Amino acid sequence: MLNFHPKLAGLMTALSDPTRLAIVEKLSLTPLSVSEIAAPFDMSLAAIVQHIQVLEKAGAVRTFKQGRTRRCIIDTAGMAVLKNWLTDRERFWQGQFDNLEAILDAEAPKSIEERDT
Amino acid sequence: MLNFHPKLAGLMTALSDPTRLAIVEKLSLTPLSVSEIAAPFDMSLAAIVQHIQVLEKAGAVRTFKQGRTRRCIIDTAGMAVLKNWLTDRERFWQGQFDNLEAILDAEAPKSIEERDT
DNA sequence: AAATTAGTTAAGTCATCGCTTGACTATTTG
DNA sequence: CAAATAGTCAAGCGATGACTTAACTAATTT
Repeated sequence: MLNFHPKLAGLMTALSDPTRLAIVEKLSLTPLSVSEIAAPFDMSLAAIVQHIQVLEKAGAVRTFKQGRTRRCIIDTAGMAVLKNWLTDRERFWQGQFDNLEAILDAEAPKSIEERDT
Repeated sequence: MLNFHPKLAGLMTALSDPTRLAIVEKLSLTPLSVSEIAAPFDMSLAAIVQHIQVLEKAGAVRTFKQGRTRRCIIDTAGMAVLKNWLTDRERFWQGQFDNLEAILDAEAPKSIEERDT
């Protein structure tokens, strides 16, 4: 029965924070040191270090020390876990949507928020 | 400068919980009612309802009431936000990896855990 | 060698999250 | 109509998360 990679939830958690997502965005353009990453954020360097540690443990980022600075880059292999999960599931979703489109239109679906009366 | 969709962080948060990820897995196979989703979990129905609400607000799941039961299906449009973000960024990552592969091999990168001495 | 730079760790604080229980609202079914 | 079914909401509780500051290490510069 359809099962997800043990690292997937951790990856999602790592990417669920806006600051960490912004870090991944920056690293998408180019590798950066810890302080280069920290510069634009209104936050202590220590906080950024912690975010990078979360990203690294999750498999979103790889780092390596060069002298006293630490270079950070995207962990493409780690990110592939997310990509693979998505592409694998997408196949199922498409099939379902074809079957259910008619029903959804007929029933005029409402979100839980704008409650059904 | 490379920016992410406003719903992305929320989507990641929704998918960061193992229970919610498991719910998405189940719904990947077939649409289900709230109690059908809840059945295999060792958790109150109320807890599952809360999880489904999180997934729906995030755009991971759509629901609609049929009588006294609520049908849940994957929100393929919402999930596309995640997919698109990933595929857009992947392009950048690949290029970087090509440039950095040599440096990484030479420097023998270490994780923050197994600390550099 | 002393001062600066880059990063790391630890401890503590405050907010949010995941869950529970209990009361309550619809919708079916007997 | 009464009882069961399916789901919802609210309050509360313990655990986790996102910071902070302060003290510290290691590499570079001067």
